[in-house]
Amino acid sequence: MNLEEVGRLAGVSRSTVSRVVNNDARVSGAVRERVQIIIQEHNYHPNAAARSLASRRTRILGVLIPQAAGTIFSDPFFPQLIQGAVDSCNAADHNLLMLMNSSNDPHGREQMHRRVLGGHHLDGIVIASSVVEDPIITYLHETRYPFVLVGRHPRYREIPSVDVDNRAAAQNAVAHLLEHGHRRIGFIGGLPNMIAAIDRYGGYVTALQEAGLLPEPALAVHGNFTQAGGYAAMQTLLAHRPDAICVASDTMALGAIHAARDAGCRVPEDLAVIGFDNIPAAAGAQPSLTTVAQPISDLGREAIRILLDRIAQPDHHPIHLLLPTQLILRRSCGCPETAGSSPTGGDRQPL
Amino acid sequence: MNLEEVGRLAGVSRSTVSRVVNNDARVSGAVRERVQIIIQEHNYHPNAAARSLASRRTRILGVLIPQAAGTIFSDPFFPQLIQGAVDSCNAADHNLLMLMNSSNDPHGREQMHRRVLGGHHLDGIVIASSVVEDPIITYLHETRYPFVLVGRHPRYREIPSVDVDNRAAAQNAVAHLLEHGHRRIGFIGGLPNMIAAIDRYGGYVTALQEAGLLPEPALAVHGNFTQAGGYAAMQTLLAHRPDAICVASDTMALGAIHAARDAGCRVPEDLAVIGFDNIPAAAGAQPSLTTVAQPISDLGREAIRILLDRIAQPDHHPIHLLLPTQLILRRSCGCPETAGSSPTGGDRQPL
DNA sequence: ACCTGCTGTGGGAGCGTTCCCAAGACCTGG
DNA sequence: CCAGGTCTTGGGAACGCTCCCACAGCAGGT
Repeated sequence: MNLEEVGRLAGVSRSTVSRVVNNDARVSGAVRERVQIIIQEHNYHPNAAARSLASRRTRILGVLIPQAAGTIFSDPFFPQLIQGAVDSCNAADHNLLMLMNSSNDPHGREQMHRRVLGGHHLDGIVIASSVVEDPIITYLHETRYPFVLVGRHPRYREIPSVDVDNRAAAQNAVAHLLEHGHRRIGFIGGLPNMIAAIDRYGGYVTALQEAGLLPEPALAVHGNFTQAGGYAAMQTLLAHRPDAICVASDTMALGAIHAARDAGCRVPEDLAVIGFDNIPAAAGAQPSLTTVAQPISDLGREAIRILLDRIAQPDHHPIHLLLPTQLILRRSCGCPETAGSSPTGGDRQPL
Repeated sequence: MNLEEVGRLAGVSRSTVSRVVNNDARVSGAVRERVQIIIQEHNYHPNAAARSLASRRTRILGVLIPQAAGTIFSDPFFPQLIQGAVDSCNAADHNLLMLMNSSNDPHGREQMHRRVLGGHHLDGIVIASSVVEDPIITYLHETRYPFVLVGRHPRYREIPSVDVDNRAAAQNAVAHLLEHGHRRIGFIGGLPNMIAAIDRYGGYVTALQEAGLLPEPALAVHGNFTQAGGYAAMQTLLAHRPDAICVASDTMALGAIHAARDAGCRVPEDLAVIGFDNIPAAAGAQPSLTTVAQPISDLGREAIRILLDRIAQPDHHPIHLLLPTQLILRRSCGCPETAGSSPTGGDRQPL
């Protein structure tokens, strides 16, 4: 079943059927209806390959998960991002292709990318969670391939991006600790080459300054985004007697709470804690962890929207979108436990 | 740059270039080499759409994540499955397309499927984590569309599938509890319409029988795969004084441990516990949770392999693959803590 | 009466492959 | 020396669509 055949059955030409399928205005009402009935009756669907070949658009977008997909398995960042991206794709009648390198073969990567990009498989791609030095970014940028970054990039201001407003988020979190009356507020950050970690540190400093406080260098330490790293960082910090801390990830925050407790320091009575990410374990922790939740699926949704816009209007100014976060108040910052913050139990559909 | 142009530069015809690209044997060594050099030099890649149109194969496979992708966000099942599927796809020079319905529009589903399937976007699909009554399965089966199920299906023995050997896994877990000397072993299962839960229950019964024990109905209760459900189930069970329990999910197991502890029952001294799934929180729990780990990425890998086989040989007998599981011994069953089972800290790459 | 513009429709050309048949070159054995 | 094969190469004909131009029909202004 193809355009020609539908046309034959409806007594019109291939061109007219094509116009009906593509919602072209220049078809009379009567003809349109007749054609649509035939399409319905025979369950006709246009052939994707033929369409792509003729129109030079595939209506397929790629999402590139860089190297170590293994490292993002421990929290739901990746699935939520995909869900958001799929939402936008469905709405725009596009499809989403996964671009990941094989777990056992980190080398085939470049090659795979060139094959997919060179063969015009895709109309554009979203790069999730990239590292700064990734050569693919330079390559794509130079070949003027349509793409969007999730997470802002310090260089390349001309590449469109979506990011969470980490700066505002941290500032907001620290402001909340200040409202609780704390004054010696510590910070456990990430490695200094992570943009998100830098931004969060920036927000921390700003919040202190706006409260007329001077950031004390000894109160800000680096973690490595692991629970053990949070534990170690907290041990360092304890010597300087903070009354509250803002931690750049929940995982580290849980480690920090452990360290505090092991040192005989009660949370939140002696030490208020706010984390980042709202991982599933945060709600169930003892005490439940106040944290900054990120609109991850919105990140995916907006990334696709911006990409589609980019494809349609390649010469527009690059968009840089910063999405707001949400501070989820639980026990660890000293707020009372609320109903909505209780453990949900983590529903899961098994095999 | 297309076949014709490469041919012109190499002084051969379009057909010959096509043969070189597709590794057709009937090309002389000299010509092959000459063509390959031109291809390299000009970075030629065959156009995917034209290929699909002419060959009626897209080299794209779909992975269908049914309705509530939201429910599988809380554990890494989905990303790992995808990773495995991508591995196989990369190895076979295929691509992976995500098929999910929008989070806010559970209705557009059927429509989306028909569009994608009808338009010959894909060569076949893998259905992950399906429910028994899913109409899509019937539809695909009737239209003889190539597809593979992840998770076995009680009806439709003629649909190829990959599954974890839940029965053997549960049997093995219960046998381990028996080895610890326990005799009153309880079971917390899932809803009775979940195939995985049924299989696990079956394994539990078999293990008891093989040890010459009679399964006691009061010692087996249903949970709903939430932490709260595990808590409630354990409360029921405690009245019958089990000395060990096998729980069909880690999430429920954590709830059960809570309930036991709240009732003054020590784990593992008074009650040994084994869970299922090896979720990240299992290693970090107090006590660390003995659990059955599933080879999730292998599930994805094998599903694609079987699908490709199915596409190539549609009339072969349907394959039903059962993958083995691994019992991970930690504290909660009474085993000593081992080095490898300690919390890893959940590394995560932030934005 | 004419030209002009606008609307709806048809059909040619082309997108870049693959598949198939034809044909030339070359070999082999009688 | 030639019939019959194999090996290599070339080119026509799809595949099913979109894009563009052509053209019929009709209304309105001159």
